Amino acid sequence: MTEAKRSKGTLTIYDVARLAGVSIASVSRVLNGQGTPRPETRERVMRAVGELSFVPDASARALSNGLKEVVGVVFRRGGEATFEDEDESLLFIDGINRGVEVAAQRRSYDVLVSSVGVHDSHASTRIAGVAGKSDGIILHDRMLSAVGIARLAEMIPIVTLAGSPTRASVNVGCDNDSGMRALVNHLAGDHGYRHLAYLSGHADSPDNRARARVFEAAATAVGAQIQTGPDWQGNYSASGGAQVIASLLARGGALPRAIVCANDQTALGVIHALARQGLRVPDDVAVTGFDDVPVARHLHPSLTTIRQPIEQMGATAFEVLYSRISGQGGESNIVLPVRLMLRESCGCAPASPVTPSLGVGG
Amino acid sequence: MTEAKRSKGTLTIYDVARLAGVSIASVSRVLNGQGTPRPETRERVMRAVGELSFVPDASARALSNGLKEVVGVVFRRGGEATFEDEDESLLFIDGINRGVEVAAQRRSYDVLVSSVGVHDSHASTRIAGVAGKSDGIILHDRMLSAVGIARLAEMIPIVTLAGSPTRASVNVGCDNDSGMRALVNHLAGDHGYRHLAYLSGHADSPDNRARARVFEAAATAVGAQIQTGPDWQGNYSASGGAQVIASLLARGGALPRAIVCANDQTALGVIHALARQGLRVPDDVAVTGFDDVPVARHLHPSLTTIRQPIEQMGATAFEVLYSRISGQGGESNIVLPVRLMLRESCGCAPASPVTPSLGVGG
DNA sequence: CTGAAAGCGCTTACAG
DNA sequence: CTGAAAGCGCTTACAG
Repeated sequence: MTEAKRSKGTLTIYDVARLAGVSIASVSRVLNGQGTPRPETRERVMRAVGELSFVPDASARALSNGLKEVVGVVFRRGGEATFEDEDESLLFIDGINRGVEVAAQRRSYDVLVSSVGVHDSHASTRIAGVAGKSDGIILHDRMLSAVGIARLAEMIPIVTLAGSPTRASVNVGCDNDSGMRALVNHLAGDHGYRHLAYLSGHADSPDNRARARVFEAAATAVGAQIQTGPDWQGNYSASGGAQVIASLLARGGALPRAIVCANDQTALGVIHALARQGLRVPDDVAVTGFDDVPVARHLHPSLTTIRQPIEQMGATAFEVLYSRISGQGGESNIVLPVRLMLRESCGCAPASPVTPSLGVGG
Repeated sequence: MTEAKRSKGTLTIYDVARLAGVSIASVSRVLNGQGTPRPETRERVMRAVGELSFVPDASARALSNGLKEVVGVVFRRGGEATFEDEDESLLFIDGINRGVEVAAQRRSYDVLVSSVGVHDSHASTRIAGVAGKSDGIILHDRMLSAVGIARLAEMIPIVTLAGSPTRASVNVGCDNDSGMRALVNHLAGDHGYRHLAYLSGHADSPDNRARARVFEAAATAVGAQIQTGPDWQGNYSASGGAQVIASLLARGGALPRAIVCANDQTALGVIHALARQGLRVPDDVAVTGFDDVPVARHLHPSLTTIRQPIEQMGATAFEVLYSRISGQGGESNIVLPVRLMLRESCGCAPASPVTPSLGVGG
């Protein structure tokens, strides 16, 4: 802190070099652990860096060596209103993003997050903005069309989450097929439910399409009756799920014995809508989710659902992106395993109040 | 996509200029809306940009104009294990970060997030890394000592959250005093509880200190008996809260009539620990939280707590930082208002099942 | 309105 | 081991 050159302007490597009595090349080398600087040189540089509290400018580094050590993550926010009551709707996304971030740290990368409003038409503008600041980007579901992705992928490595791989981009998803099949078999086989409905998510979501397809196939295979189609079209949100139920009940439609929801959020809305009409879950209708977000176990009844390895998906997305950035190849479609979590909402017995496996927060 | 120069190397502004038949200065101007380019010039540039899918490099821009349009956010992760079952413990932080991000978007800034493991000794190294990539940084609670902050603040604008302002940094917090006072008055006054305990958070957290201080003062003022001290020392986590209760019960200590927890997480742990011993909340013991994280209303009993304007705190932190980055001054300690949320865990009557204000997710 | 040129703060061959 | 110098891809006075 002695004779710091900390005038108006920024402190640069020149200031450090001057204070240490060496060249900027030497400062750069000791800071980056390149070469084998003489102990005394290293010592003097480090002292100067300490005295000045010098922090090298990452933009200059990036420009010089072509690596920003930043990955961007872009996703959609629930609503257009800025601070509306979104509650848990972003739990899934937050979980993924945390996985990305933790994995990024290990490679000393940082994560630039950017959300886009659900009806924001400037999505591609924002994505481009993030792309300019990153070495590669991770796109959550429904951010860009396939051709949009293909175009962007020519400029920068891209990994999509719960999407579809393209020639140029990699996708990381979960095993929707096995999960849905296990769920339907449990509902129809173990509980003997003969009448099932699938309350869908966004029609254009690859995850939703896969779940819907397997639901139909598996239910049909075991001879269960199914309800699907426009009347059962939700949008991954709690209110979307609630609305489907409200409309159904309003027009006197018959409820199935079990409602398989496209995700946990939807199931949450369904349970509330049913409760409002005095219907009991699972006694009158069984309800299941998909994702296993943290609140799922706290609901009453606790939610039977398919657990996706949420943080691991984020971590995997980063690792795959990292290897693309590093010029390595690799798989173009990665499918992570899921697990059926049996709780109360499907009709299984409630867990005992002391459930060691859930730990204190459970 | 005609004669793109997209060889190995990066596509640069030179490629665009060549394709458009203008100088790089012109390209830069139309891209940034500077000056008044001739319509034809603008047109040709835009066409070239489109054909090439050109995305300008943000590092080069930043180096040139001294602005990265990035703010960093640094916080602590719950545990040292990478993917342990952290559940809702990060809800509060995620909420803040979302507020930061949404506010940043309005100024076309992006947010670089970086978490530090709870026992990670390299916190300052990570912070420095983020600092080099940002125009300013937002530090969550307990990231750096006061002197550490003061030092770093000489290099880069800093805003702390739930901390204390320093000469060089700004702090954004909530009105702990009013919130805690209202809570204690409700417990002692409205419910008539004469025996209260404060289960504290991290001893070195400014928020915790303020809450503890006001708890004592307010409870004493209304003539209630209080329990505090080492036996009631938690750490903001559910397991910390559960442990305090378990120890107390194990050594046969007497429970107070109401337990005021330092935050919602702690309350969650307390409620579980009590349930494990067959004690009922609020009949045997009332329990309250602080924060009002989204799950608070889903607990059974639903949690009486103090609502902090979580996203707004994040948004405010960004705005304050932004004005510092822009060279403007401003307050150095900003205190946001809180609100007492009366639910079941304090002994208030359960809300009717249909609660319009909570909406579908509620 | 437009172009040539300098400069932003680093890294990294290239000599010595 | 160390230093002088070029170069990374932009932006922005400065002339014209």
